[in-house]
Amino acid sequence: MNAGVADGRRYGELCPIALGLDVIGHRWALLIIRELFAGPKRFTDLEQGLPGIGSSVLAARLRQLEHQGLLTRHQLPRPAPAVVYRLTPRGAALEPVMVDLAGWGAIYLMGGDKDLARRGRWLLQAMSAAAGPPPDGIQTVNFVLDGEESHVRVIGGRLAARDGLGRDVTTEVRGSVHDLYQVAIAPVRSAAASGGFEIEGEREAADRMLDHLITGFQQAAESWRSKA
Amino acid sequence: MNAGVADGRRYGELCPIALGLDVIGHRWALLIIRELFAGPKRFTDLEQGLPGIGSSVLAARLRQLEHQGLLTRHQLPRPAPAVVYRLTPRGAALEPVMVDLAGWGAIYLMGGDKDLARRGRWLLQAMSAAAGPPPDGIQTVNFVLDGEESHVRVIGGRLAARDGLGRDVTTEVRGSVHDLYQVAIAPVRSAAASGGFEIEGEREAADRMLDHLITGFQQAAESWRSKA
DNA sequence: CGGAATCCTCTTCGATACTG
DNA sequence: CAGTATCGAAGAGGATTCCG
Repeated sequence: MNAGVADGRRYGELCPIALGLDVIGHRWALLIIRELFAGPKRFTDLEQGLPGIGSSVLAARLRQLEHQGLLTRHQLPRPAPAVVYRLTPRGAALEPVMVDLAGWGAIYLMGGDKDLARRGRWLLQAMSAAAGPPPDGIQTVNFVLDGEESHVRVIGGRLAARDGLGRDVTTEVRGSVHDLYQVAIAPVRSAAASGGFEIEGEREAADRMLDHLITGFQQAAESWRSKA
Repeated sequence: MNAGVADGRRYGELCPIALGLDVIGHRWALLIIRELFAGPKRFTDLEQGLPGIGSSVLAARLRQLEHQGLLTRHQLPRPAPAVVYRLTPRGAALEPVMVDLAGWGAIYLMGGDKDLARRGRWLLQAMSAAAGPPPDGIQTVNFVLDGEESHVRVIGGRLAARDGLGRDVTTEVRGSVHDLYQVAIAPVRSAAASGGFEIEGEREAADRMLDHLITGFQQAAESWRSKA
């Protein structure tokens, strides 16, 4: 919280980049933030979304990030004896950094090894970040990918992917994580409806959403290819 | 260079943020990039600009970043038996990430401990990043801060700070690093000419540049304060 | 002198086991 | 469920040495 106070190793430079990295430059820190961008989470949810993290490292990072004011611990009130972690505005202010980093790192999605962990929501986050402002009237769509639930909605004029199903959402896309990666990464633009996606509810709303996500991602990919 | 191939520890996730961090998430990596944004540098220049880095870590990072296509080694041709490191387009494509991170981390400049290392160019980079597009007709200005030479010029419609004096630049600002930090960080907007800066050449050009840098930085600081 | 490799110590990480 | 305890392995910091 206090300026310049960071746990762990610091760079010791009066430079905004170095000072920022003192806070979010430690291993796993930014990925914890990524998880919390999808909504508040419990300790075990985070472990689940960060394959390979050790519980002690996760606990240490959460303590540190809380201490620095990027997230808060909430004791859930009644029936559930649970603690949830939630981003503060200061943590949420990392959004542009995350979006740019996702854009920069997206070219590594192509050719990614076969044995990398995959989550549907990671890809939905990436596609939402890559896609520009959505057309007016686009509606929230639920996704169930390999049984994992998420939804994509408009927040602040841009698309954002969140965990869990949105309430009062009447459109749902079901399919496999693998297929979504295929559709997104494939150099050839596949028709939105082409994949093995099963759509429930308003097919037109689902198509609009899928089309915007895929088109935006593909166009971004195109521009990376030409620049790199 | 190849997708997903990173030296050292990897996250093993098919997510653009995790894959990006596999490349630039290691300690010192982003600060090496920051140094190279100011122009090509030799090994010892980098050591000088990264106080506390070990020579073996620096050598390892340079090897890794070269291998991944973010920078290149150049054998300088004739008289100097020197090697310079230079960003590739892929490395330079990190600019938006750096700018956003500098913006996010800038609030930690206020209240920074007294014993942090300071460099005039770090602050000039930060101010250039914070300041919006400069007015038409702004001219490149040289800075000599505590004997350290840099210059600020327009690149791609925005200000950018580089190491060394610009050639054919007729305006020079001289002063101390400490004073520039004071002027930038002070909550009260000090008049550009107020500090102990000595201006040589076209005073008006220097004032325009200082005014734009300081005003831009202060306005950015204001918006951080209100948001956080 | 620039550009490292080597050696040593210390910290951090990853994995597993354990506990309120 | 939400962490803490522990321990071997990997990475980082610092100094010294080496080589062209």
